[in-house]
Amino acid sequence: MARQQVQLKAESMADAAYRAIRQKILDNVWAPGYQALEQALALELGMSRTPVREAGIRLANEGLVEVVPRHGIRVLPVSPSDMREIYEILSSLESTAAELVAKARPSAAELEPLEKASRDMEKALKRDDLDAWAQADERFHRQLMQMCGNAKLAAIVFNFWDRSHRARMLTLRLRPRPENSTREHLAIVQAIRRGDATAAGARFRAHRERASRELIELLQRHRMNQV
Amino acid sequence: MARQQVQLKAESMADAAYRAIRQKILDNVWAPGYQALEQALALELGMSRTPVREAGIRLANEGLVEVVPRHGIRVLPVSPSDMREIYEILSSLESTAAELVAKARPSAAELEPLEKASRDMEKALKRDDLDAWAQADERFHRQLMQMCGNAKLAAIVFNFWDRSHRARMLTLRLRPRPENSTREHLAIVQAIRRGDATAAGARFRAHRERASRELIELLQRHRMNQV
DNA sequence: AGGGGAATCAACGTATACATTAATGAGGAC
DNA sequence: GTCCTCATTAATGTATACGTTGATTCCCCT
Repeated sequence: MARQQVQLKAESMADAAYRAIRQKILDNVWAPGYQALEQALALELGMSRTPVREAGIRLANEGLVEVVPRHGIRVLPVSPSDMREIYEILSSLESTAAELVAKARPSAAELEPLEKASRDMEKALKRDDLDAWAQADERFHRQLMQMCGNAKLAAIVFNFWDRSHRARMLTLRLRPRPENSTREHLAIVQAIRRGDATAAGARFRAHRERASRELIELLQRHRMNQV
Repeated sequence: MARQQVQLKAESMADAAYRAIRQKILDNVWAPGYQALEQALALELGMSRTPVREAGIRLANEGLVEVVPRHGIRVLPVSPSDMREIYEILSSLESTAAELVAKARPSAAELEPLEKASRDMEKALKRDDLDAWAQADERFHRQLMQMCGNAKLAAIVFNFWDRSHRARMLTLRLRPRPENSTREHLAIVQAIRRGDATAAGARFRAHRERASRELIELLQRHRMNQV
């Protein structure tokens, strides 16, 4: 068997710019609405305008920024209405993914990562460690997407997670303890284990719809109209 | 009230390149697997490499091409497995859109375009005019997406239509007369008119799943492994 | 003749140059 | 003081230049 070549070619400056800018947005270092000129970014990143422009085009396609002709690259804010749209998409696609996973009848070994993530959520909740909880939650969802056998679907879901990342992080400590979420995950895993695709899909959909309602309500209650 | 300014600024060369290349791909002028060097494209389009590169980045993000470092921009082929993934996504999102439309309880006037498109499909089918049928079919689906109140969801769907456009056109004349499709559309409209979101979603899903099965089977039967 | 390696070439990634044009501000008329 | 016009400036969109590097070719050795 041929050994896998790991050819990790040095990433291009354009990729570096893309990653750097994306990270600043996700980490909320650049607040929504923040604008930066191409030249300024180039200077800051130690490169010319060309790769910065290319990164901007990619980020604009992914819906994280907007390129405003004379005002540079602008971090797009996310409104409650955007959140509604995003969660409609996530409900739809993630519940489909859950159905696909259930239909594939995964083995106990294949299900283990999902169960471990669920257990970690419970443990984190007992310790009142919300960051660990959020991490385990993300691991659960990511794992499920990777198991669904549809890479294009997973890519869309990851993109919309990115777009809604800031809002989730901001509301993490404003919402009640996520006991429901944790319970719902267990129910989803059970449905998948039974191979009950309909139930798995329905439960996932309910899970995301509840999360969406709570999140949007929180944003509005706290007057966070542009996150 | 201030008059709406319609500032139709001349499109940039990058936009022109984007549109030109996209059109060639959708029209199958450039077959799947076709490659073109940036320089050659620039020459052909009468511009420099810069806007061509930017168009390439956008098209790559949209999944229509791949940028292979020393071999230029390559038109991505679509395999039967890709088609399965694409139709899983379309089934999921379009059925969600149908549910959203049904929940919004559109008026008779708002439903009219959908019904007209359905009638046009029937008429075209009677005339055995498959091109007109496909056009009306697309109009139906596009109309529904525009009515769903979720622009981001619609954008994803449009993108995946693009990706699967060639395969649909190629199989248009290989499949049996699309009587089922036409009937299914009418059933969807009826469910929407009743405000029965569950039925509208279920029927749409069935509609897409049948179309997907037929299409993939056709591709495989005709050995079209790379469309 | 076949294979290995060096020389050549060409496409790309990035930097830089330049023309265009929107934004800013000064200055004058009322 | 306010509004309008025009000059100035600066950021962009595009073109061009250039160094790097993967691919190809040719040649020599066996």
